[in-house]
Amino acid sequence: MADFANTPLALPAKGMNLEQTLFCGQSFSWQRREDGCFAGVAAGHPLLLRQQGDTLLLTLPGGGSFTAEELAFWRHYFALDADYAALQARFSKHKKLAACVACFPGIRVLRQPFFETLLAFIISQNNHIPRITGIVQRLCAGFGRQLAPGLYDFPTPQQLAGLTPQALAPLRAGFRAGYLIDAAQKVAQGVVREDELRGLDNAQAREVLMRIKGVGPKVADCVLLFALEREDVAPMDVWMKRAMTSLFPRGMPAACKGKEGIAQQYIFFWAREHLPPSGK
DNA sequence: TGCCAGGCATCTA
DNA sequence: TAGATGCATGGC
Repeated sequence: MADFANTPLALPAKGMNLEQTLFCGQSFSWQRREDGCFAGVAAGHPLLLRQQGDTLLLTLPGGGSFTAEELAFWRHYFALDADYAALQARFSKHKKLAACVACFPGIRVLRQPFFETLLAFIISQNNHIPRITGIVQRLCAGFGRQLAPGLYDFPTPQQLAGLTPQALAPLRAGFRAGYLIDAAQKVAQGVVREDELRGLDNAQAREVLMRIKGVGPKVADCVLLFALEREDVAPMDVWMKRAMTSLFPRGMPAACKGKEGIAQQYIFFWAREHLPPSGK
């Protein structure tokens, strides 16, 4: 609360629901604090965040003013430039997508840093959100720089590349520890490069990502979607099958309760790429 | 106490 | 090449 003694920077939320967006399972870097604010770090930028109606209140831990670069970073991270009203209007013309919008109208797809997203989704396999979050938080606290009290940067590929699975034992990531190290090594060595991935088509980028142990089609697609903002990541039927399996296990919109995360994200991306733009 | 989880690697037929 | 199985851990 003391941090909010500084005058926060107010940004229009444009319909975003922070609670839904930060904890739906697309990011594992945010904490809910007792005073009602959210604290997190992305790409080395620590932030305290609060929602008041349709306004986001941003504060730097420890005070100070946002630089233009930081402000641009967070606008991009929260996709505040995206026209979700138009997107949702398009979704609402599709029966099942309309149900998704009705269930979770405030979820936005964050644009997250590449390495953080890669490791988070490696951790996510055969796992669930509370535990994924715990592993990510322990990874940052154990191997990342402290940026503010209780807030740690995500460790760099170089920091993790030289470690052993035994060194990662405190994370309690299980069999995924070796996958994390392999990913860190391949990124640190340039076997997998973000700038190269951005220049490849989806099939090629997926193939490069799947050179990493523990990265299969699902994890690769998630990295392409959430970190690289790629279009048309997977065939329509694949995404819809994944989404519907998660969101509509019995074919009923009511079943979406508690399944906000991945299903909503899949559907948003599927719809964005496969529904015709409004007016067409 | 046992099942299951937002997959993937490995083994086997 | 497809299907079956094991994997670590913690929530429910």
